[in-house]
Amino acid sequence: MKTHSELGNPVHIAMSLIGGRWKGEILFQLMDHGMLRFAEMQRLIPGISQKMLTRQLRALEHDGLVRRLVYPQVPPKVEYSLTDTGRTLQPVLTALRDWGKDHGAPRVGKILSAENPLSGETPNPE
Amino acid sequence: MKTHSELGNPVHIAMSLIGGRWKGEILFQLMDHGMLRFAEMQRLIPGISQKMLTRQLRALEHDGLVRRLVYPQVPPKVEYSLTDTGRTLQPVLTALRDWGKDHGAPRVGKILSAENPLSGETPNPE
DNA sequence: CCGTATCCGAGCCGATACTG
DNA sequence: CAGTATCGGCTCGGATACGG
Repeated sequence: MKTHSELGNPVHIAMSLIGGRWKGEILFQLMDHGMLRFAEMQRLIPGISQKMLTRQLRALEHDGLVRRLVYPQVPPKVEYSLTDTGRTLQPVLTALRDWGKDHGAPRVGKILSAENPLSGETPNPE
Repeated sequence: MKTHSELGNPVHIAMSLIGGRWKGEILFQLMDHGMLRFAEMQRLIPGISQKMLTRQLRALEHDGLVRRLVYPQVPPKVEYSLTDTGRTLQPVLTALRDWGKDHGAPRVGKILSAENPLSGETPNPE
């Protein structure tokens, strides 16, 4: 019995599946290219390390969003692609990205300038 | 020179603003009720602690998504509401929630059964 | 080429107790 | 009522090194 974490909330469920630093970017690349090898993704996603790419890929695979195809060769060859379920994320991720472009970017790291200058205002309560 | 954290990715930007365990739920409650006091939100969001509610609310306020209205009374009274920017998140969060309801719920915690039984398949490469 | 293993700091998150 | 303080566990994420 868990004292908490009821996890009945769809928003949080989606978040736990596609949230984090890299998952969104990974999914986008797979949407664009359809099929990618490990090294290709690393080239397409600057800044990501092998560890994180592997970990996130494994998580996505575990959650049934990404398919992993291993070719038993030497040198090894692994191809990643979206599952059917993974593809259903496209509108969601697009919505996320569009919002980020419109509203997130200007205010990330640099605070607002002249839109909401007051914080913790003190009105006259009746 | 930053060796990493390019942060030019809109998906990640949006994630950093609305991601996490509670922010989505908080924003949904504010969308529904328009204006909420601290204790009300705690009642509406089962499982959340004062600490997390405070912290997430502060973060949302810092990012310009939530407005905080303090009445200098005793006992204290604080009202939270969405800013104009915060309201623009509605379609995004709705998309997230809808996806979570459709695809996330059945496979969270319990793995797939007969949709993608193979993981790490071994095709005949050429 | 495609990973694992290890170390490390930072932040998230929950539980509990305390305060103006 | 609306927080803050403190603790501890866990995960995230980066750096580096090693392995099949």
